[in-house]
Parts: sequence; structure tokens; C-alpha cells
Amino acid sequence: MPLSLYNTLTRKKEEFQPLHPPQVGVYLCGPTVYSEAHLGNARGPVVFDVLTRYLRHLQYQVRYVRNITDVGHLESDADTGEDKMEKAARAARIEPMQVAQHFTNRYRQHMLGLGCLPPDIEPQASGHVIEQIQVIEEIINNGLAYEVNGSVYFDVPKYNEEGKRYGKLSNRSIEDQLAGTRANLEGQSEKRSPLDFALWKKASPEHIMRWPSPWGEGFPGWHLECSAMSRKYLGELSDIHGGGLDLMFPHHECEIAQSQGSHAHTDEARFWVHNNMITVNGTKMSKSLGNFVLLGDLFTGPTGPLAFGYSPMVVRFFLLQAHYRSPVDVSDDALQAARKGYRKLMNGLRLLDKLAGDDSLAVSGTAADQTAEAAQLLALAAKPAEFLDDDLNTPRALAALFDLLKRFNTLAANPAALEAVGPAALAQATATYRVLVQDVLGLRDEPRANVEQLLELTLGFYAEAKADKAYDKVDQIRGALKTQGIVIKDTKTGVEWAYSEE
RNA sequence: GGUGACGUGACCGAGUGGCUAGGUAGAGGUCUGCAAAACCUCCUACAGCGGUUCGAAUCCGCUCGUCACCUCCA
Repeated sequence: MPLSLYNTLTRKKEEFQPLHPPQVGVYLCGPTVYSEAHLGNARGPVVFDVLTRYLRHLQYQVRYVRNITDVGHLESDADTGEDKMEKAARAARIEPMQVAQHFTNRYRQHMLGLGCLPPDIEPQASGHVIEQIQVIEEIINNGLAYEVNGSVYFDVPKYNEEGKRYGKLSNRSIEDQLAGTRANLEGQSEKRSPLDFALWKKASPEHIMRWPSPWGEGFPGWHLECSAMSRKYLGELSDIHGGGLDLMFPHHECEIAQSQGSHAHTDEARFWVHNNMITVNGTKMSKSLGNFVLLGDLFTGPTGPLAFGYSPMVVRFFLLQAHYRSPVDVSDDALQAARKGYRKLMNGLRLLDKLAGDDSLAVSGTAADQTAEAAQLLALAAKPAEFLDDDLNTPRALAALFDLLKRFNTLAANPAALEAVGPAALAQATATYRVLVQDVLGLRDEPRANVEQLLELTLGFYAEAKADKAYDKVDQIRGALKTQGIVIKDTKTGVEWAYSEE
């Protein structure tokens, strides 16, 4: 069964076929780096990490682009609004780009911790102002944008008159939009229609983040960078474009309009994929509501609604236990349950070595592989991928992995059943489990043991053996530690250890 | 006001016309020096009220409740 994904553009699940197989271009709207990332900011990257990992698993050649938005963005849609990055920079008395770099570094650290592979390209908006200006010029040339007083706006009504449909992604009619618009919003006087959106904004004299353009000094509009960078790195039409549900309107709607209105004349991406929100007590986690849980705080805890800290892998597992299109509510109860589930899955990973590493299996040959037991095991092992094919249903995939794990545990405790399955089927099933858990879902083991404490424990046994003059045991411990690069030192004050300097 | 979701067992969370999702918690059991893990068994729910149907948690209608987007937001 081929992979299918829910396409917001068509409002249904569609079979995924790349435009230019085996290449697949994926774009994910990345963070605006003016503050610390919170849990809500992590869901998209985790979901799209699994998606790109799975696409690679399916032998596609993926180019995954996740941008960094570092050109500010105003606090409100008004000329008087403050630039987020400038505001943060002023507060810390540093350069705006220092703010951007700082939070970019933090973001990368956190995403790596959460097991998200670095994107193939991580373009910064500030490095693509030229490309953005080019898109604006194309849109102006096509008669779909107009300049007013050093700013350029996209002409939404005109766009629709030409048979396009602004609102097709979020399923809105511009009539409804106009009816629902609050009249006389400050700073909108330059716009011909309240629906129009800025492609370029003139910088006020005190505005620090500014670039030269054909329309004077200013900065690019809030939706433009993704259109420009997606096009630059993934072509005029990419395969998949993703982001949070809250980006669907207006951000992605505007992106589509920009791409259609430019010389690309496309919807920018064939599949528009949106992940749902993370909630706290049923309410969306967001910066403006203040109910957010910063990732750094989440890992150490306690913070906000959470009484404890949770490791990055537990958080990842927790996120994957819900389907990406459903909202997921964060709580101590839910995270603690996730922690146990995650550890169970990890214990399964360690069990695989035991199952597959059993030499007695190798001699039993492949004849037994045709047994019903083998077929049953392989059927269990085939399930998780089937669920991933169905719109990346990670909770069902995990459920199927737990079913498979249960079977492994039974086999491990039952040599006769293990024999009946045979080594070939076993090897295939264990490899499937390992690949799906580690490579596709990206769940890796997080060692919990404290190495120094284990070492102290060992030194205790060493001291005991020494006291008993059990020198064979003493030598054994010394030898074993030496292979780990650790040497034991008997000093007058007691037993100590040091790193071997050899 | 417009648009779109959602309401599942103690908790989280899948499913979406007939077939026990899964995880966590709880009860009993097997195993076990103790314990843990594992395995087996049990607890088996779909907001309410109507309707369609041989059959509905799943489709339709109404009611109640919750949320999201329409302003920066993942």
C-alpha cells in the first residue's frame, strides 16, 4: 500500500507520488528566532522529521528544507508595531542578528535533542532578501501588487478577479473575509483592500532591520520568505509544504497567492500538510496566552503546568503517540504514561540483540521459516509500516510495534516457539522493529545509568575482592575496566579511578 | 458573525457502519530468594436525545459542552 497524506488543499487523503521520483522536496515553515522555543514549536519539526525519515525509508531521495525566520516580523499589522527581533535586541542591548543567532543555536540544540535530523537546507530569510525582492517584482509585473509610499502590497481582489481564489486553502470566501474585517485597522490605510497583505514594508527611521530595495529601505513582508526560499531550493512546485494548523491562514494562503501571482504560477506545493496544536487543559499553547512550556524547562522541569521534567525522547514519544492532525493535550499524567511506554519500547530494542544474537538459532536452518509461527510474526512486523502509510498514523504504528514487542517477549521466554519461528523470519522481524523504532520514528535509547555511580559500584566489588585476597577476581575487574579506558589506583586513602593515559 | 474541529473506559489516545487499537493506571494469576521485567486473565467506553440501517461510537438531525482560525503564533 502506497503512502497517502491528508492534503489540506483538497481536504482529503491522497496517494503520495513525487513530481520527480525518486526526488522529494519537503518544506517546513521554521521558527521565528526572537525567543526561546516552546513545546508547541516542536511538534511540526518532530512530525516532519518522521515524515522525511519515512520517505527516505521508502527509498525516496529527500531534500528537506526548514527555514529560519530572522528578519523580525512586526508585533502587529500596523506601521507603529515593534519588530520582534529589534525589541528583543534592545532589551538585551545587543545586535538583532545576535538575538537571531542565539535563538537559532538554541533551537538547533533542542531539535537535535528531540531526535530531529538537521534539515538538508536551513535557509535564513535575511540571506534571501534579493530573492524575495525578485518575487515582488514578478508579482508587480503581473499586475497583482502595487506600491504605496515605499511599501508594496499584494492585491487580493484583483487576484481573485483573475480567476484565482485567495482562500482556497483555508476554505474561506473573500466576501466573508471582508464582512468579518474590523474596519479601519490602524496602519491599513495604505491598503486598497483590508485583505491585501504586505510584500514589502517601508522601514521607519528608527527601524534597524532594513534592506535596500527598488522601493526604498525596508524589509520583506511576513509571508514572502517561504515562497521565495521554497522556490529557490525546491523549485516552482514542491512536493510537500508543511506547518502548524495556525499557519494555514493567513500565512500559507498568502504563500500560495504569492506563488500563483509570481512567475511560478503554481500552488507552491502539491501537498499542504498541517499539524495540529498542542494544548494545555484544552487550550492551545501559545506565546500570547502565556501557557507555554519552554523546551529547555520541559527537559529539566518543573515548569508551568508540569510538576516534573521529561527527557527529549519521552517528549518525542509522547508527541508520536497522538496523530499529527489531532490536538494533543500536555499533562503530567500523559507524559508519565508516555515515559513508561517509551522505556518499554527501548527495552524491546535491547531484547532484539538477545533474540537475534542467539547462536542456537543459526543452526536450526531456514526450513522452519515456512511455519505458521513465522508467517504470524512477519504479519505482525508488517503492520507498523501499513499504518505509517495511512497518513503517517504514528499512534497506530506504535500500537502495532507494541503488539510485535509482545510477541518478541513471548518468544524470548519460550524456546520452543522461538525454534518454530526460525531465524530468517526472526531476523526480518527484529530488523523491522529496530529500523522503524530507531530510523523512522527516530526514538533512540537514552542511557539513564550514571556511569560514575556504576564505576563506584564496581570499585566497591574491587575493594572487597582485594580484601578477600581473591586476586583472580581483582585482575578480572582491572582488566575489564582497562578495556573501557579506566585504570584503578590503589592509594593510601582508598581505591580511586582515573582515565587511562595510554 | 464567518470558517473549521472536537466530546471515547480511571488517565492519555487510535479507530470511524458489523472484527477486544495501543500505552499508562487498577485487580487476579504465572514466574521469582526478594524485587523488577515479561507473559496470561479481568476491568471493555464511545456527551445527550431522536432518526437512517438487519446492524452505529462510526452516517443524518437536534441539544448541550469544549476548542481553533479569522491579529503575531508551530
